[in-house]
Amino acid sequence: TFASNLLVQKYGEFGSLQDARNVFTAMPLKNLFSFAIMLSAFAKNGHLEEAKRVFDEMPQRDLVCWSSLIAAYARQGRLDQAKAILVGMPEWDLVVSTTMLTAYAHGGYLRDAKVVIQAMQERDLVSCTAILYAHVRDGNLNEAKRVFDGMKEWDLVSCSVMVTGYAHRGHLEQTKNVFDEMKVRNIVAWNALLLAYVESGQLKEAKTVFDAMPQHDLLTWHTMLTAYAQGGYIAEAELLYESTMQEWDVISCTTMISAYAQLGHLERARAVFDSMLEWD
RNA sequence: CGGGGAUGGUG
Repeated sequence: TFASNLLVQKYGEFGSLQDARNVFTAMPLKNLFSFAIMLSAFAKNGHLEEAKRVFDEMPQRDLVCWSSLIAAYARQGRLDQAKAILVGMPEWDLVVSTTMLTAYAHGGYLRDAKVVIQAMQERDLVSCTAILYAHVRDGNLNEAKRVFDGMKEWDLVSCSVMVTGYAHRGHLEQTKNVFDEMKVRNIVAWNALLLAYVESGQLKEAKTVFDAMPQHDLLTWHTMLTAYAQGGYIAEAELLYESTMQEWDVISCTTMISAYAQLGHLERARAVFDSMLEWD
């Protein structure tokens, strides 16, 4: 049972749900974990009906199973259904609250988010980060910073939430302050710093950050591209496109197309579009 | 051995 559970989990992580299900149904003895892992596999891959069916078939359910199901609905923005499940639960814990909080904050239901925050008894790093995130979504950076400063510990995710919150609003000084205080920095933090410069119109400084970054990803290019397009720097945009286009996705190409279109280069916009048709 | 937190275009 132990080994089969692991196998189901691995298939689930890989997205091979059919294989996961086959192993699961063939298991002669299933324990709580077996059901929970199968449930989680469907839930994480967005198969809500299947997840619900496993849930309904379970002989016993603990908090983790309820939470897993709620997270599945919440992630897809099915907040009503997530909430319906929530109120049917025998008891709540910090993880369920955090799941709902994030879902509300992400969907812009800030009033509901605040109700959850006030109902939370205990807090840990993850739930504090979710609270922080809720304030950022609310556009209330002062409150976000208050929460951030009041935290007992910080990690990459909490710092990233704070730094991207500032960057999105073009608060360059605050972005730099948080960024500078980070002990380790990942691509999310670097992208935020880059964005802050772009948002405050400092293209030259932005390029310096771009060159100083340890890595670039789709978002990095997207941010630079947007900056170039806004400033009318078509040659620079084109250079960026040509050097990195092999790794671009639909969003980057769409941005490139509208950049060309905006600046009146319709044939080149068309060329980018045509290159996309050869993808599959 | 299972559940919760972060960055881009259009909608």
